[in-house]
Amino acid sequence: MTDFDTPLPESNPKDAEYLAKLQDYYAEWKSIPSYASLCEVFGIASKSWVKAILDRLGKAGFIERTPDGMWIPTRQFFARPFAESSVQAGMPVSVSATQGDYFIIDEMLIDTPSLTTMIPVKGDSMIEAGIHDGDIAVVEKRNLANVGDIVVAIVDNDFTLKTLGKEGGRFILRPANSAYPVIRPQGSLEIFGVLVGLIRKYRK
Amino acid sequence: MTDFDTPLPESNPKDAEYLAKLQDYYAEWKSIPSYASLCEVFGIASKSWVKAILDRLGKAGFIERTPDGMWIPTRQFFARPFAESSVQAGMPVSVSATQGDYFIIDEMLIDTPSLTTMIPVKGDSMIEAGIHDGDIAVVEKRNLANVGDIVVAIVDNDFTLKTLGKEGGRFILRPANSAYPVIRPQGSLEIFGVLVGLIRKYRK
DNA sequence: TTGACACCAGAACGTTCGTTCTCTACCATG
DNA sequence: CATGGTAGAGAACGAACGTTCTGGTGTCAA
Repeated sequence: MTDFDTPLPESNPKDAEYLAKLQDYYAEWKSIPSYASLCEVFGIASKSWVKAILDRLGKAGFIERTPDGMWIPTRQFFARPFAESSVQAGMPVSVSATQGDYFIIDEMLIDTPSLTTMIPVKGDSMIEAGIHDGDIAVVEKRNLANVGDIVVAIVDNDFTLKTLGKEGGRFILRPANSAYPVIRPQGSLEIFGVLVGLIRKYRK
Repeated sequence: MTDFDTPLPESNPKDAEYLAKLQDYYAEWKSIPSYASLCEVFGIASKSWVKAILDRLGKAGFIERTPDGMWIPTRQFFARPFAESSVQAGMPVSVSATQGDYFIIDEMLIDTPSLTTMIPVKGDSMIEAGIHDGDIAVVEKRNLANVGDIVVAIVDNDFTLKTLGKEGGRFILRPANSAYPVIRPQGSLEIFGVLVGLIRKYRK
């Protein structure tokens, strides 16, 4: 049983070539076209063979299908020969440019684009959490959070970034800087969103 | 760079909502489905109206077509709203469009894709610079750096992230953690690249 | 010499797709 | 009360699509 025996190595030698052509096409158009167009891309004339190729690439884990039956690339599709952190004495500055990097950061930080906002960080009240003035907070908008989350709350009509805590049954906002006081809101606490990522850009 | 200022305001007010739904769908499936499926995504029942919406989004520059007629996203599709610290008392979770700035994370951090590498940070030797274990360093590969830059150097066949300093005419690597020693390389110092950005992802 | 198999072409077929057209309900505005 | 624009529903249709089947090479080993 268990016939997932050959995940990475493609079963057919020419499949590597077809995969390369598909990757090139995808880099240009960011989509996998119809079987008919793939005939041109692959340089073959029969749709049935295109289907066989895609089925194999799917089985090998490079592409998968949406519920609609459309082919989409997997993470493995974008993997490239990657020099790990060994020696690398010769400084291979050029190497492969190619595709794939484009969405990676985005995809890593953002689950739900429509709920995600960037907010620049002002001040140093969270500096002990490694959040500096000028950093950019990636915030997912929602009004519920767990104790211990870093949240964006609305205090005095302004955004403030603090750790959500609880004290005697009431929510409090804890800075990560001993020079700042704990905020104990009277009344309800209005939470704008939860910190899901952080971005910092160093001047060039 | 990136001066696409005008085409943001969509012609129809509800288009912002449809765009958000499309962005969320794309974040999950990395493709734009058929009109029939978009009916479900958008919550409407007529394909003709879906087409009208996509035509408007295409005219506004968020999506475009391949030679095969497939819809694919443009760069603008991935732009994120950048919330300035205004008021926003009423928690308008859905609106998201129109006001504020937009930017694209990848473009902000990466100038030269072919020279840019991501390296996960290990250890806490730079913690006083707000660089934590598990953060991801965005590194631009080059072998020249200025004093004061945070650089990735190759020491003992391993990457290390430190601030570049100078001491008596020789380069040194300064950690940002008083518990770690300054590194004074004998011979030449091999610099892999310069830190240009930092990314942190908080667990959900 | 004969299978067996990988590789591919080509056609058939039922389904789905995108497009276009007509129609409706609902505001507004005047 | 007419008008016009918006926001959609729904049907119709030909073209395109994915799938399956059959058939035809070439190669290699038995």
